[in-house]
Amino acid sequence: MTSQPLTSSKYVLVTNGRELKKAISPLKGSDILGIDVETSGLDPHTDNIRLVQIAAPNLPVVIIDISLFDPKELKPLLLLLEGKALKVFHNAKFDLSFLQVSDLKPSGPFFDTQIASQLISAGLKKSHSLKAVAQRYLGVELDKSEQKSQFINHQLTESQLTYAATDAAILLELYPILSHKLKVAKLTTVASFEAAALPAVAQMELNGMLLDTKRMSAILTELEAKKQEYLKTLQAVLKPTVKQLSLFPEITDVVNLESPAQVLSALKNIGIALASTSRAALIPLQSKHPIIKTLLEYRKCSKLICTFVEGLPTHINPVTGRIHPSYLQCGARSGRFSCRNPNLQNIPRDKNIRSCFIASPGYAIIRADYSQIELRIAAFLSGDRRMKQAYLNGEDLHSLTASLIIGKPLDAIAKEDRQLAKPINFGLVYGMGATKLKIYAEIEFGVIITLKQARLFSQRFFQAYPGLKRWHQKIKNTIHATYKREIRTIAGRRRRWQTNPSLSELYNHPVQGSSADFLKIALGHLHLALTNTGALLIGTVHDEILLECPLEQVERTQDILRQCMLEPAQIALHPIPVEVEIKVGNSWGT
DNA sequence: CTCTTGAGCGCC
DNA sequence: AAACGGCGCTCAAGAG
Repeated sequence: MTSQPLTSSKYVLVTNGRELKKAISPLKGSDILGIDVETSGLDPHTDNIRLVQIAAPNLPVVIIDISLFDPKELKPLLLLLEGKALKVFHNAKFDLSFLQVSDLKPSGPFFDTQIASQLISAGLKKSHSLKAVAQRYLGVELDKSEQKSQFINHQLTESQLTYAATDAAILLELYPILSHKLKVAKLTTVASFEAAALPAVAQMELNGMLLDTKRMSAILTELEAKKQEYLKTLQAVLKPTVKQLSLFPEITDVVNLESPAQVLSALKNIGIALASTSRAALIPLQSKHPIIKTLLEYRKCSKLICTFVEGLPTHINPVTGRIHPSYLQCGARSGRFSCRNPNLQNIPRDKNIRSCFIASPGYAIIRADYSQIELRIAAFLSGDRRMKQAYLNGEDLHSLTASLIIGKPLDAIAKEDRQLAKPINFGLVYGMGATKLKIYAEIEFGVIITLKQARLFSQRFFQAYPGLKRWHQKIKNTIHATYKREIRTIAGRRRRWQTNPSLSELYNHPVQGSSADFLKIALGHLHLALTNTGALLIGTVHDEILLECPLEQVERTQDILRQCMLEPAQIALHPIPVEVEIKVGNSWGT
């Protein structure tokens, strides 16, 4: 397809209340609107909206320069945004956040052309910028040269206004094509719960999380001391290989512990030859060589300090005093959220760190997570009768697996037996091999087994759950159908591959992706259900939702949260029961 | 000088 | 024969 420049969109520029009324009036009859905003930057708390552009079929785009308005005068715009029309955005989260900060909160239904595009080509490496999407689906070449131009403090140019108008107008052209593509790809259901989750995601970012900086600095002092101690011990033993002449021998004569290459050669110098200095390689040696243990401790300390204790406070917003990360709704190929700037989905479980995420005075943190949701999904998808029955009987699956692979009766299963079963359950469902199982069990669960045992347990695991084995086999049988490089979640979310997928990717997506689906449906429902509770959605971590809730509303809000999470999963997994565990405290750590 | 890549590691 | 998946951040080291 050859690209063609889009004919410049017609527009009306609105600069006062009288013009606004006149311009908005014909838009009220439309059941679909394309909406875009131009801002002075990317942060809704520190930057401002300059323009709101609204496109409706067969009408010139209305461009409202809201910097010129008294907030009260914007009432007609607010009413339009609160109307029943379908609102089409590209990256709606961005526009919704800015609009809300300007007291212009749009109501659904929404359609997001970016998410639509992401759903259609989930798994493939493609850009989903408006420019790329317009090129891909309309063959239109958008001129984005004005995207980074200043939209503040001066008379806007004709070129800027045309750019602004075109971005809104193009949404109305994309909508029918993308919604048709979604329909053909059987992704309409997924797209609609993604859209319903949009305002929740925008709200979650706007709300952000509160950090106890005093406590953070206390932790920092402690950790720094520990790190220095480890550093001294390590530098006394580890010496660099290359001796170079330097004016600063005290600097060049020490090993940089942050450099894997230097650490590797320094270890070699003291007779510890390794292929890598990864934790997997080091852990088996730590009892024999105390210095390895120190190195591991040092690394833990260093990571904690750099990424979290020092890193997190740098993200505190100057206006709100809170941390507002970006949640990318379709950031992961599985359909999971990803999160960045900062990533709040990999905060250490360490209580000291999590307790630094606190509730504001008068509020509590409510955290709810699905219990063993992925194993329940695996039980459902595989139809394995024993797994299913175990969940129906309210049995503990880790204990059951332990009992089945070591041949002890269920009531004789000890804590250590159950611990052994965890890596087996989590790993083998996704097709982990015996070699990796052995390493994984030790590193993640502190369980030491031989390779022989790993093989044996793997064998017994699939004997114990023959349905799971059949499910794997079924997926295996389809892998040779190279024309069908895709797989779906229970709700129908599709993941595609441009080359042949690995088996484990195929095993993984339906499980991980279905869990993401449940969470997103829950978020959409929750957003509506929390109205009038005063509770704020402040975070989500794959199978977990975090709220900050007025103390007097905690009881009620807990029930709402639990119900919103339970419902979608229960419906999809029926008859396998679903459990949601809820904890309330004054921080994330309780 | 900036950009990219890989190792390593935090989470689910 | 062997194979768990999904992320983002920090640092070092190499590339341009």
